[in-house]
Amino acid sequence: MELSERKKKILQAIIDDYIVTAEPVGSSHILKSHNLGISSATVRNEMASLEEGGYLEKPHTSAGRVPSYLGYRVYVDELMNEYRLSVSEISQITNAFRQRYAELSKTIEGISNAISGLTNYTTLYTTPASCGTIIKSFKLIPIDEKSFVMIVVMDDGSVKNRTIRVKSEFDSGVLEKLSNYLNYRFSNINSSILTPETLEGEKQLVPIESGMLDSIFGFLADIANSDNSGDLLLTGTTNIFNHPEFSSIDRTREFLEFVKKDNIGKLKELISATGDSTSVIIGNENPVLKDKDISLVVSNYSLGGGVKGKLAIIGPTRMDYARVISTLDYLTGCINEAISKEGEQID
Amino acid sequence: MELSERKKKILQAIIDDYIVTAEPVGSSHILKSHNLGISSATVRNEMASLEEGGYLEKPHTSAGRVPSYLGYRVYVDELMNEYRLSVSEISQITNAFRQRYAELSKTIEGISNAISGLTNYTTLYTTPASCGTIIKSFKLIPIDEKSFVMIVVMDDGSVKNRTIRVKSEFDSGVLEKLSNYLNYRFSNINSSILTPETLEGEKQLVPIESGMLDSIFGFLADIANSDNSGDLLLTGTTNIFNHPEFSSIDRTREFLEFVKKDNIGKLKELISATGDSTSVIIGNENPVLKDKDISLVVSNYSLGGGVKGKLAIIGPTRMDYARVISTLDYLTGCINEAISKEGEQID
DNA sequence: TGTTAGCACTCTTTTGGTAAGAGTGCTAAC
DNA sequence: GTTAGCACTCTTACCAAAAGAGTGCTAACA
Repeated sequence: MELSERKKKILQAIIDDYIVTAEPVGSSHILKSHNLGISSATVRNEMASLEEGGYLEKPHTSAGRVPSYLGYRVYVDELMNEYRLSVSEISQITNAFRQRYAELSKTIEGISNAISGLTNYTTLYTTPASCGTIIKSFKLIPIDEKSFVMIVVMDDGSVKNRTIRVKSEFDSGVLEKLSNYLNYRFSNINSSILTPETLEGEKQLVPIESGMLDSIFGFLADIANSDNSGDLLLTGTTNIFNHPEFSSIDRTREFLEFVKKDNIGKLKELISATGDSTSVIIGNENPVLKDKDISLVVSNYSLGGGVKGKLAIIGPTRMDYARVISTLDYLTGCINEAISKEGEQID
Repeated sequence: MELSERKKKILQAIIDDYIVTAEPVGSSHILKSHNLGISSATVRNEMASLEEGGYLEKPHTSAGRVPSYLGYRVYVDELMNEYRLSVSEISQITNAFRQRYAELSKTIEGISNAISGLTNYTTLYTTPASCGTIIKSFKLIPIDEKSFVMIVVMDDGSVKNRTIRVKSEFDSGVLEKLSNYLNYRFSNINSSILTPETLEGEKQLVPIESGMLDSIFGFLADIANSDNSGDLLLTGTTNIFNHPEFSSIDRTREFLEFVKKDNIGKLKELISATGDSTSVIIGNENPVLKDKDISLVVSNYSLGGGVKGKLAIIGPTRMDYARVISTLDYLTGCINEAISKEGEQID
């Protein structure tokens, strides 16, 4: 069904209103807020037609219309007006970005937090995943007679460490030997090739007698394993209380439980699978969100030095898409601009 | 007001019932569930007296009685029966504890998670705070021409690191010199003495010319600063949906917002201030919880090697104190026992 | 032929009023 | 001191009526 210009205008008007009021929109209501130059009867006819086309829905006979998922899709793809960020919004984004913390993860959390506050929705972000990075070097540092710290520095500057405690005392000479061996054997290789099989075979060949080998190789295996699995974290979960669709305790519970534990894996997959440009997933469009009345807007962030991740907004399908998209895009722009300034210290 | 034995029995019966049903308890109701050998009229008289003494409250004239904070206090201190954990509960605790993860923080999170599941309340835990630990050694490892990783190993085996990027290229000789200098000057000292003043003075005296000094000393300052401030983390927040006092969206919102961000600092203080034995904070007893109808049960955990922290349950004042306390105490016992087994590998 | 005024009809929400239920507190008797 | 009995209070559940919002259809109109 090809939509006439008038139908598009009406659809847009309905969704614009619905996003603000969260109430089904009636024919006469539209005329008050939009100057369409037609009567309510005409609007009613068009609405009936739009409903037939699957763009609108009726909660019940005597209620106004509500957008369907298809309606939102058309709205997002071609109807909505671009949202222009206010000066205050722009300055908040800029501030969030300027305020770099000592730890990378804190920086991203800070940005995510700002986005939550700004949009009034919940923000999801992946921590930077070091998918198959290269091991740079090893250090084994004694703590006391029976324990030491094993430190692995990756090519991208990330550091992994574990305290290893063993049953009997060791002397530091062994640590030195082991350290040298690890550096000789495993440095400058991609961690992803450290499969359990490779490691098992390698362990047999170590020319150093020691009870620590199991722990050391266990850690190596974990590194290979944990790689490419950045976490998916949340900020602003309590923002959902601000939206009328979550005024029922059951809906809220469903949302909060959805966004925790069990489904976080599915959500992460969904978010990771999106492309390089900002993308919008509306309600039932994806089985993961089926019947949840939830939409996602996913964008990409990059903090330079190969640090990349996803930043997503999750909220009711009745989301202020224009504003959310503008906010995310502005943020992305900000970051890229800052990074391209060669020489700026990023950390 | 000194409570007679009969009053104590009645108070206990009321609270026992109320903890299960969450409904105001009436005089005849008590007689059904507890064999007190007196009539409902007598119970009513005693209840009126208990109310006068401040142990009970009435939601309205024709409702049953509900415990006051004072009532709960007496209940927790002298009335409640000890809860005996079921075999299934014991095995769940044991399992949670056995399943050690690679990272310390994951282990604690796992235990906290198990406790949330077991008790059906929200669990708070502090990550181990390394209050004024001693610096063991430094490593500076180059990443590329313009960046390196600075690693600081602490006496207790914890590792802190930061990637430092500088404006102009450096050669690895400088790093080596700096590394030696740091080890010579700062190893085996308590990080808490690294005040901004000390560091500023020290920076002037470094015999090595380098643009990296600011970043390096900045990191040192952060280490001294960030010390003794373990985070306060949560598991099982959505458990509150299982309790009838949170069936209203407003109460739930209040709880979830309380337990997030703004108040987390206050909560941390409150929890940290408790003593070495398991302690119970009931409703208004503490200004932080004022009018929130929330109670806390706080216990201490220790994972050996100086790793200590708090593990707390937060929930409605109508909490199953006996069960919560037993669960936490059993867990603590478990841990201590495991640790005292010399030679067991803990990590 | 597309547009519009008018109106009957439907469905939800609000309101108010009554009945049922639970529990107290008092009184008088034991 | 304890208890049976009963009047009284307050909440909750239920139902019916009224109000309100919006549609869909019909007939008239440009």
